[in-house]
Amino acid sequence: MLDIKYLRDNFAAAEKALATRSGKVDLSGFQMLDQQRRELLNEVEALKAEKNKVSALIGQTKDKSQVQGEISRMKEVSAQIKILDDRLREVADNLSELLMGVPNIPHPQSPVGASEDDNVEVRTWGDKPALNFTPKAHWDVGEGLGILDFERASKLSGARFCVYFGAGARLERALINFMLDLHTTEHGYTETLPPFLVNRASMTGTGQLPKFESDLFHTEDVDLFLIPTAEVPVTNLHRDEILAETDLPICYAAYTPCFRKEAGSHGKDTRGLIRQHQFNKVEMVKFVRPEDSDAELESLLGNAEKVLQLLQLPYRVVDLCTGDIGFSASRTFDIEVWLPGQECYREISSCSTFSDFQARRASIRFRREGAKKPELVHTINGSGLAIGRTLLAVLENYQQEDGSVLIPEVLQPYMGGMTKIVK
RNA sequence: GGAGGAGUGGCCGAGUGGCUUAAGGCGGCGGUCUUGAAAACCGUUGAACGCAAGUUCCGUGGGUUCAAAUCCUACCUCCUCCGCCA
Repeated sequence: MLDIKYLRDNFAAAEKALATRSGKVDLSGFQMLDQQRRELLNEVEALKAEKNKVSALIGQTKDKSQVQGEISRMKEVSAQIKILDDRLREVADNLSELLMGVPNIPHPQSPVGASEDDNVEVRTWGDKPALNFTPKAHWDVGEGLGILDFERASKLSGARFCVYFGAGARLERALINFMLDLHTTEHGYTETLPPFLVNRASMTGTGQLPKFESDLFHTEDVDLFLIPTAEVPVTNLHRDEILAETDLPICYAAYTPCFRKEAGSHGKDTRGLIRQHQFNKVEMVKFVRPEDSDAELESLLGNAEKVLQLLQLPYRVVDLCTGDIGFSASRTFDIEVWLPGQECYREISSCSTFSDFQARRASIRFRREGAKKPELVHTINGSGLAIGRTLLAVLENYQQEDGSVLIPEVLQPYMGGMTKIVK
């Protein structure tokens, strides 16, 4: 959520900045609702002050017959307060509904652009593998080895699911453990294992609700949602809390499965592991002081890159343009891994700062040493990394002409010393 | 699932309709005393909106009343017991 005061005082600038995003942002009605709300608030508060004063007086008067007139007058004032309170609530609800639907202001350094074609490549790392045969896509590699089974998964659950067998299942588990170990022992993150189902308040706090309910799986008999990313439960860990400045930065790493409906992407990436309804991910989440947020995003991005470097997978880093960043984010760097089977880079991590946007929605604050008023923290998060996409990248980059797949050195201890997956 | 009990400030905890501006304690902060510290004593110590006056917040939402932390009601959460269960 944007700061209502900021929006009030910088309306034109905000409108201009938001126009660089994709999709129309409708701010019409804000100024009228905001003014109405403040007028009603003034009016109703004056009446309440009057009521409180007179009621205290009535309380002090022993002989109530002396104040019968005041009592009946207060009866009317109370009725009036009720009417105004109802109107105020309606206006305030409309205003907050409007504000909840407004995306974050892009970071001043985010490149301005209309679509992903305008994203800026920041750097590339690693050499694309020189294969002296035509590389296969990971679904062919995986099915050839009998470690991935899309057909049986669709029998169990439908499209966009996968069953892993044998070394494939173990490779997925190895990647999870490898990444968690790296972030917790080398990068200073605290491991968390949160619930995979969360309530409406949590989904609203990080920005998935109210606008993107159709992307979420929802349970029928109780009002809970399957998490689309660990960002949701982990960021909401400190919802409605005031943190100590000395506690910051707080850094969490969490493995969770993620569930996404992928509504609106029918026909896109229908084959393989790229776009699944359920996938595993290790996520990094930080709570930081505002002045540290740019540097903390850089270091989180570096932590994610380190995973690919240790796995020896070539990648590039892309600075997303204003037209391509997500609803709650103000700046996003994507890491895209090279896939020789498809001859393209594909997103494997998305690292974003949300400035104070999520912190304001979820009321996550901190108090500076000696300061009286609490301030909003900045929240930052990024995948470190998406597990399924990492596995797929390993299959495509480490495939051999005979259909086998070498296991990256750093994963071998996690695979019981296995160096190669063969049929 | 059934039966009871409970939710009050950072924490503990008093408070069954109007001097509550939420007592008291613990913790935190500042001070006095001290070579220094401890102890003792004194003071101070929640949040939101507002330029301010002021308003709101005692789990959440409704209701009763001139007046609600306090009464009614629905819901949520936690605890105890019973049942079921990995």
